[in-house]
Formats: sequence, structure tokens, C-alpha cells
Amino acid sequence: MTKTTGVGRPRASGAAASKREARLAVLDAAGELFTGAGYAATTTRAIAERAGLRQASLYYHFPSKEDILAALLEDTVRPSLDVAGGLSAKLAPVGTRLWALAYADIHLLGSARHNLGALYLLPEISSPRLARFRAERAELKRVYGSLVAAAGVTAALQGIRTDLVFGLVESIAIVRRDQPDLDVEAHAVEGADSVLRLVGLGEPDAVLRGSARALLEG
Amino acid sequence: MTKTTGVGRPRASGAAASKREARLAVLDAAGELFTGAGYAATTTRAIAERAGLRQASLYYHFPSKEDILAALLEDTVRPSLDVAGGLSAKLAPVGTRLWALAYADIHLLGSARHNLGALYLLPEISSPRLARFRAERAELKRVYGSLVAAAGVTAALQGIRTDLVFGLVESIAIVRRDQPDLDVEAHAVEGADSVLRLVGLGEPDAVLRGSARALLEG
DNA sequence: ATTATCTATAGATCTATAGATAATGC
DNA sequence: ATTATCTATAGATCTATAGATAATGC
Repeated sequence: MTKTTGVGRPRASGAAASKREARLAVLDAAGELFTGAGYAATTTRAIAERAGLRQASLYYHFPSKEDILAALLEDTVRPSLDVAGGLSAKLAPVGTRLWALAYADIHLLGSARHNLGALYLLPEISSPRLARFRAERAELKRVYGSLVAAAGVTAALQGIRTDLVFGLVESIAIVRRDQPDLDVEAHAVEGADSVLRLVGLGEPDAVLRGSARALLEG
Repeated sequence: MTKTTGVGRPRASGAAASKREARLAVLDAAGELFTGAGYAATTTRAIAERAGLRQASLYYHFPSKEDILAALLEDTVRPSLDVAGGLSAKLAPVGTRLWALAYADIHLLGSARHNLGALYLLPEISSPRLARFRAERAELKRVYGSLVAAAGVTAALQGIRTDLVFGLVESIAIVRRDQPDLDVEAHAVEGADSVLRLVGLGEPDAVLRGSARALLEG
């Protein structure tokens, strides 16, 4: 006759939540701790505590600690890939598309709840369990690569310029670590402008920016 | 009458080395392991093994694991600061100086024995023991900032553009992780060129590149 | 006497598994 | 019966300190 919220043994902490909520709470706690203290330095106990359940209960939701990291990172690239996919359906000049993609990515990385881009340099990234994340990130980079090519960059320079563009976009994570309260919007605009200058498309004007934004909204 | 190399109890491994060599061996082992497996995931035992001594003997050379990291990171920024200092003594146009600094930094980060730039995003960076590293890196960033300002970037945009330039330079670490055999020279030239375009100094020509290189050698 | 190392270990974890348990659902 | 959690713990570490030891130097 006790009032509870759902199926399954109640939590020791008293907190009640659905399975989906529990999973999200775990991811949120892990995101906070991984970015704040580091992946290896974060214990499963700390994650569980923050999420309101016991350490062993994590394993009902995720097969291993690395799978928690995988889920977090995949959730980070996927929205970028979605933007890239959405753009590919639209007709617009290269510069506009490239500006839009860079702007959206910097915005996503810069304003996500946790600075998960800071985890891209983690050595654990090479683990087999993170294969899907790596593949999705490579896919995103390929999109940048095709835009850089379409921008007219010499074949010989396409690889390196793509690296630089991608690096410029992702470097928002470094900036964000140093300045947690940075102006993401300004950074995204300036970053996207810089990407265009970087690939030799010149200085973007208000018209280009406007249509790029429209592209993202439409 | 046993033949040994110096003062102190001989190593169990048989390897003999001076105190200075031992310290360097520890740093080299740690650099390899920190960049390959991660800081927290690397045990002091693994470092010691690779350096040819026992785990506890590390503590004769460094007061803690974090101090090993601090020494490595400081050794990484210092050469860049030296370049920056050297440049400040010379007379040359802003573009040339900025190109030279970016080129030198990308080269240093890209071809150092280990990809230590990949550790700049580590959460451990905020530890008090790493205060000196942070200060030196901030100093280097300030140099970039003054060059960006001298390049004529609007006051309102100086901060963000400096972040972007610094991010572009340091992003070599991400690229290097993904492509360990990258062409550092090409990346450094393209990266430095990109920095100039990024701050609005236009497309650098062979003359500028030549005098920037001369600046670095002289 | 000094130096650079060693052995041994305290004390504190950490991840993941085994198996029990307290709910709801049928 | 199924679900979502719990308790308990195996087994494996890990960092740092204490104190001994095997060299050289004086």
C-alpha cells in the first residue's frame, strides 16, 4: 500500500523515477563528472551517488563505464550530424552552407549542458566500445571535407584545411574550459566567419549570415 | 669491485643511469603513457617499469604523480615562450611575427616526442600543482593577443579572435591524435597561413613566409 | 656521509558480478 | 512474472610512505 512511482524495487535514496529518467540521470551525472574530474578519475560510485542510486545499479542501465562515455559522446555528435543532414537537402552556395554548419556546431559544443567536446582528446576514444562515436565524428568531418572541396580549395590542400577547419570548430571546447561563461553566440558567429576566411571564401557579409541562419531554421 | 656507473644503490633492473638520466627516463615514460593511455589511467607502476626502476623510486625524483605531469607540460610550453620572447626582440611587421609564432608553435606541438598538447584539456590542469603551467600558457596566449591587437582587429573582437587563433594552433594536437604520421611542416605552414587569414591580414606570400622563417632562425 | 635506489606495506579504493528483494502487472 | 533496484563482495589494484641497502665520496 506504500505510494511509489513504478515497477521495481524502490531506491534506497527515496527518489523515484522511471527507467528512462534513471538512464538520463546517470548520463547527466556522468557528463558533469567526466568533464569536471576526468573520465578515469570519475568512479562509478560517484556517478551513481549523483544520479541517486547505488553503484551496482548503474550496471542495470549500462554494461560498463565505457558504455556510459560512449552514449554521452554519441549524443554529442548526433545533433551535428542531423544539422549536416538537414543542410544537404537544401540548395545554397557553399559559403552559406559551410557558415551554417560551423555556426551550428560551435553553438552545440559551446552550449551543451556539459563541455563534452573536451573529452574528444581522451585516449579511451580509441576503445572498440567507442567505435560508433568515432565513425559518426568521422562522418561529420567528411561533410566538412566536401564543403572545403566545394569551396575551391586545391586538392593538395583539402586534407589539411579540413583538419584546420574541424580543429577550429572543436577548439571551442578548450575555450569553454578556460572561460565557462563565454559568449557562445558571439563565438559561433566569429568562428563561422573565421572558417570562411580560413578556406579562402573571403569576409562573409550580413546577407550570407542571414541566409545561413535561415537555412538552419527552415 | 663491481663495475657500476655512479653513486646510489644499483637498480634491480641492472640498468644504470645518472640522476639526470633517471629523471628524463621517467618523464619520457610518463609522456608516452599519459598521451597513450591517459593521465589517470596510467599507474605509477607502469611509468616506473618503463623507466627501468621500481614504483617507489619515482618518489625520489618527483613528489607526486601530478608533479610529473606538471614537469611534462611546462617543458611543452616553455619552448613556445622562448620563441615568443625571441621574436619580441626583433623588428618585423605584425603579420610576419604572427606567422612565425604560429608556425613555430604548431611545429613544436606537432613534432614533440609525445603529443602532450592532447593533455591540455585534462581536468587535472586545474590542480594547484599545475599553476605554473597554466600561467605560462596564459602568458603565451597574451602574446598572441597582443599580436592580434596589433593586426588591427577591433577591440571588441580581440578576445574572441585570440581564442580562435590559439585554438587553431593547439588543435594540431587533435589532428595528430587522429593522424599520427601527419606532415607537420605542411600543417605548420598551412596553419600559420590560416591564422593570418583568420585575423584578416590576407593571404601571406612567399616573401612574408621567408622573412618569418628568417626571424625564427636569426 | 651521502646518494639513489630497493623491499614491504598501509590504507584506500575501484569495477563488475552474484544473488536477494520490493515494487507492479497479469 | 517481470522489473528496477538493493546488499554484499570478489579480486584486483593504486599512491605514497617507512625504513633498509648498496653504491660512491671524503
